[in-house]
Amino acid sequence: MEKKYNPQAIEKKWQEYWEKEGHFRVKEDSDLPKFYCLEMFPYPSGKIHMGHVRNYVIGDVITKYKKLKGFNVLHPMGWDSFGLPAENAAISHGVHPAAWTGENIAYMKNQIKKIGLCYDWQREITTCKAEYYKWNQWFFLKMLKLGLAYKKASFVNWCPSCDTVLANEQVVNGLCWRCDTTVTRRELEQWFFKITAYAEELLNSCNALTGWPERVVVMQRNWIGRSEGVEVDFRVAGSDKAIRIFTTRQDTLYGATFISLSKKYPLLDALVKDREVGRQIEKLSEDSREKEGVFTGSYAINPLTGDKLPVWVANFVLMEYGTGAIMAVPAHDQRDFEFARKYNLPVKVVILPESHMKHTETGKNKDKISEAYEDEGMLVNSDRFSGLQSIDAKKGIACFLEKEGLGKKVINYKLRDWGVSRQRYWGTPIPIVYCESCGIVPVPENELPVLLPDGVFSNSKGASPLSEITDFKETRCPGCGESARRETDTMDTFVDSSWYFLRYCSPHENDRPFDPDAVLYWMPVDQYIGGIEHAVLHLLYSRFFTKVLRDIGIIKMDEPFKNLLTQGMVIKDGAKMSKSKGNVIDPDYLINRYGADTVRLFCLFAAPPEKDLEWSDKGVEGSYRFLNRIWVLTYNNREVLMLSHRENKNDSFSFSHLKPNALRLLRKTHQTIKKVTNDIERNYHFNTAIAALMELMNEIASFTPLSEDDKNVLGFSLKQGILLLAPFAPHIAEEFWKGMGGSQSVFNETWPLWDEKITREDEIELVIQINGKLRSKLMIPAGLDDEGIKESALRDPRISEYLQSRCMKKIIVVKGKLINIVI
RNA sequence: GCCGGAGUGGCGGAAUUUGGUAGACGCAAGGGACUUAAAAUCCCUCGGUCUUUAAGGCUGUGCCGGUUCAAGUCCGGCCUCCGGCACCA
Repeated sequence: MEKKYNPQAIEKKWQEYWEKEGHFRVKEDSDLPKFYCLEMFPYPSGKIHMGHVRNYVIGDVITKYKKLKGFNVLHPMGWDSFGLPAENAAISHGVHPAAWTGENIAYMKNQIKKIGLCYDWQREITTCKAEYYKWNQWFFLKMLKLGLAYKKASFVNWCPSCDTVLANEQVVNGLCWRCDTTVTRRELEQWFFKITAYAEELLNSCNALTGWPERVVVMQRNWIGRSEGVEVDFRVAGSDKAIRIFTTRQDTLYGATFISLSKKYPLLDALVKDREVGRQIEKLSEDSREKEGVFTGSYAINPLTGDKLPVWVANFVLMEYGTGAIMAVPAHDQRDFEFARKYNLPVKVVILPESHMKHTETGKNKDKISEAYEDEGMLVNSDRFSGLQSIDAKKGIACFLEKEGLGKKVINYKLRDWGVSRQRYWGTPIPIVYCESCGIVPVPENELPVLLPDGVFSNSKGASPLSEITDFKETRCPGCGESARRETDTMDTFVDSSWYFLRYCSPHENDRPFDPDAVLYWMPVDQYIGGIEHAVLHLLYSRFFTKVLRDIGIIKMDEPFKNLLTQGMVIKDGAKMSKSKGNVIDPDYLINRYGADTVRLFCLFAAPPEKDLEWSDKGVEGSYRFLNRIWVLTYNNREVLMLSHRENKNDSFSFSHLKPNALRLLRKTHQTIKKVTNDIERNYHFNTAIAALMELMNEIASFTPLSEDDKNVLGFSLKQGILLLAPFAPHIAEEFWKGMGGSQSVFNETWPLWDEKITREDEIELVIQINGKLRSKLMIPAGLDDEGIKESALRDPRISEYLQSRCMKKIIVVKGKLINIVI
């Protein structure tokens, strides 16, 4: 062991050692409890950044800890390697996306290894390889067969910068999730996955996600957006047609004063007689927040009142939700109210708030209101339902409508089907052929994979690059053998990441996506770690895929991720680290300067994992100082440590006759084992675990051994400290471990256990309060009974001074902690 | 607007599980030791304020109330910040 801590010298050595020994290579072993630890795999964009480092270090600590605890731990890594940046780099630099991606992977893999992360690299996955994306195609065909993949023309989100369609989940505040370009609408024929078929289950099983952060579950629930209501038919006056509306507020049905339709409402042609009106409707902008509308000229009949209501087109009514038609109740819906005021339409109050009930006579409602009353209340002007509370009226009116055949109860979801077609090159080809006579024909399974053609791809805007590759596009129909044309769109890359965690279980299967037995053994993922940005996107798609694959019959679980940890961002100078802000810290630079252990330690110590981490160069130096202190401490005590290890002086030595300071160190050691273990087990609060380790090291440093017993305790404490440090700073721990004579890796050891007996203090500091205020402290034996505590407290000179000439009302004793004297 | 989460020293953060010494651990700052000097290292101080010889007193966890012997922690009412959704009928 060198005298000076030189991370560069030791880190490389142990990284090679771990890799050579295959330390973190795993296979299924039914004798061992399994643990599947997974970090969201990266897109190989070029270099890793601090966000990656933080993410992977958190997973690495958990992995190493679980291994020391005796688990068979699967910890794989791979590359989410299809996607736009590769294609854009290819266009601007003239390199092939595959080459660009391959170089990045090689570079990033090397960077990752320098952090000292323990992955089973034999399970590495690269999604842009045919051996992987073949199974995307296979799943697509399975879903097609089940009606879960289908093609339809619709208005879709279009990113003009990325030149492709986006799913709803990929539009963030109207901007593209990847490049922040304003998303436009286009009408296109696209492939969809019918995620809405699973809306109910995805929502209900949110309750089973007990290991997920509450806010992520809430975001998923909101995204799915269930609402209960009724659909009601409003007959069009003078016609046999009807307008079907959806409402969740059937209790306000008597207050409907007009009907609003989406400008895309299919029946519109029949309702609009005047051509000029049609032109005005055409001009309505759905993007405008300003409410605008046009009267169609038609009327519809309220089935409950028989009233004739004017039918309008309103720019805020969405065709995509409900039926594309609503009943407008201006008195009880603010949007309808604004619309009614603008176009001078009638307002009819049918709900009164609780507070009004006492002093407002029913029937005498004020139509001159300044805003809609949207809460529930008591019905008025509602015929037989007047006087009911909203909650009862909702039930009553829904039942009445159903009984009379005027409407039915309906559940609606905000969730839309997942559009998976992308008009780009660098993705999985959709395995479909279009034939003049046979129509849409799936590529037969035995012809998979449909290979992404190599080499040629272009930069033409608006069309799929694959459509320009004749060799690819022109093919034979698998059905009739006549010439046909391939689908030239590729799949959304989120398809790739929706099942990669299954592939890791048996990544080399050629004839099936994965081995069901391996999946049965490893799944679900016990700990998944990644950024909050996927709270809906990737996590929702993966849950959907899991349920579909279950229904196909190839897996048996309902949910893929048992526990989820969403780590916070890495912040510098108040903003997320990014190239554009110029506040990035290069992990390579830090590792070269301080070593990986320092970088790891700082990432873990500066904040609990779920919170944002404020970067501090000085803080990194603090972590480096700590490791140096440990180094010096261990070096100075190397002989004691080696002796302790050789003679295997574990916790078996007698401690009953130890001197007070040695006993104190021994106690501190057991307390630290307990604290570190609990901090990891409870909620991965590594920051406080490391703080406890620092305390232990400070205590060891201030301990001077005088006797053999003292040396035994010192050796024991140091050895336990090294074991506790191992998951956080693996290189230095391995160096110490081997340096003191360990025959095998520190990671083949077992995590230390604490002895509860020893953690307990035999003397405690009694806090003495008077009227709840701290007045004195006193050392007393831990086992002292209430009477004894009272006696000692009252004997305390400071206390007796306080108590002079005052009478005590009450004394409260909290055993082992404090006494409060009320005077 | 709706739904989450959070407000604690100069800073990152402890203590909230189970009401019981607020500020662990670290960073920064100030002082000192060592050194020709500097770096490194080590030691001391470190919420505010009053008194100061000592010890201590008062005050302090976003704000206002409440419960309690005792509240950062529980209850009621606000304020601010962050995140998500947002014309979803």
